[in-house]
Amino acid sequence: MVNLNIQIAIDSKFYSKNPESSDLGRRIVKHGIELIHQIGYEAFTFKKLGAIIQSNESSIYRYFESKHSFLIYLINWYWSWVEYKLVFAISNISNQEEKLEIAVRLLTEEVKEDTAISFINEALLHQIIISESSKAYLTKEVDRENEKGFYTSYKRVVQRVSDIILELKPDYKYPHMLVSTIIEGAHHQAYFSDHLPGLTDMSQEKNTIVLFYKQLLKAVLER
Amino acid sequence: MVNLNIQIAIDSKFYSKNPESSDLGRRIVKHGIELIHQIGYEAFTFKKLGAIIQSNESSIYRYFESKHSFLIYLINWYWSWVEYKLVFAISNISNQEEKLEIAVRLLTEEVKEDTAISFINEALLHQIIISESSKAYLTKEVDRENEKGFYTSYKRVVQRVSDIILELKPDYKYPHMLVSTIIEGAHHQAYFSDHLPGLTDMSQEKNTIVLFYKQLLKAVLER
DNA sequence: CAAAAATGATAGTAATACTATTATATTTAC
DNA sequence: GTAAATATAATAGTATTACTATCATTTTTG
Repeated sequence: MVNLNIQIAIDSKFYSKNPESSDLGRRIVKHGIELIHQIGYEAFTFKKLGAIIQSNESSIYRYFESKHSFLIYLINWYWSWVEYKLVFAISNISNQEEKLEIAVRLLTEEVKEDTAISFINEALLHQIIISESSKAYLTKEVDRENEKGFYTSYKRVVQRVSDIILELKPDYKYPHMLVSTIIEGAHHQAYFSDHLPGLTDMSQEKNTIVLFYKQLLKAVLER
Repeated sequence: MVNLNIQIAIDSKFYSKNPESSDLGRRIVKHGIELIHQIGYEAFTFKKLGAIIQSNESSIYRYFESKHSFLIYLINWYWSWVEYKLVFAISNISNQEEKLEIAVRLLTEEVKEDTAISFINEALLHQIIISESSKAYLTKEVDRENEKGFYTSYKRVVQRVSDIILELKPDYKYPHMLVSTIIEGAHHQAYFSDHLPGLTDMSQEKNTIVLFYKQLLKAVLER
């Protein structure tokens, strides 16, 4: 993908002060991603991040009100970015089946490298989504946060792919279940293949996960 | 299911002192499950649990070395129990397809009530597995803990169902992926339907999740 | 160049996830 | 029945976390 000088627009409810508006803000996000990736969400603190970027804990709190909201910000950035990639990838394609295949590939494949859209390393962020994002919503605050729209960007992606499914099979009853099963499944399988290989099927071939879910989708929709 | 006076045997690596060996131990597990279910894993502490069971934090630490290992204990209890149910449910059934269907139902259906196997409320425990269990393995310690066998009971269930699949379709390449996709998927869908309905497909009919994954399995294996 | 805004430094807080030590019950062994 | 062993309870203490509050300093900008 080419550098289009595009910015992923993040709603102001996801930060106290827009991190894209200053050098410090961008460093917080950039190095925050690296640090979470490195030591994991539990061990991650604003104090440690402050030390790395040679800034102060208190300054970081001016951008994000908690480490939880920082995670939420990253998750929203990620899904907005995926949505952008998705819309871009299927525009001008008229065949619905082809659209679907592209969508599934996009949602299940590994993110190899930085696409240079911004100061964010998308490959690392993708890893964070896989191993940390469920910690954002598996809390007792889900309902309240869901009401505030904390998960809309994820839901929007699921909705878009569901819509393609419904164009192909207007009477299919479980498009959202199918799509979220594929997305969450692909993330799990990637994690399992790295850490709990007994729960997956390793193989020589590349892209096993993409192949598996493409096949699964086809099978389910063909009957 | 009848009360068979059966005990789920839990390996001693999952506790410092066997909670099944004393009244205090059983109260820790019983009320620990209730408390985690009520306030969530993050807010759960041994101190709070101690207050509820009118015991002391320090006493609880003699049974479990940390709140993380308590979770691991519960997860292992759960999967050992599921394995028991699974083996029981498919014994004496010769038809492999029927076996599979029973297995999928068992893995995807809601656990409605206490089956009275022991002092553990399985319905609550099932809810905990859905909303908290991934927090046990989504940590930087997975690899070390996996080596110690912390996740074998889960893997054993996946293996058993994979084996049934392979008897039906000996050349099928992704039995473990398929099974873990179904298990994790069913848990996610249950959680989504309670908290993030936009990611699933609500419906009037009962057992949507069971139906969906039965259908999915059939579709995938039939091609 | 003064005012405003952003950042940094420091201190403080309640809670967490423990560990360590000592005291008190309870069980068991003879 | 009592002493020894074991289990449990009580208390205190620790480093860290996830913040909040205040004030000082630097940077920006009008």
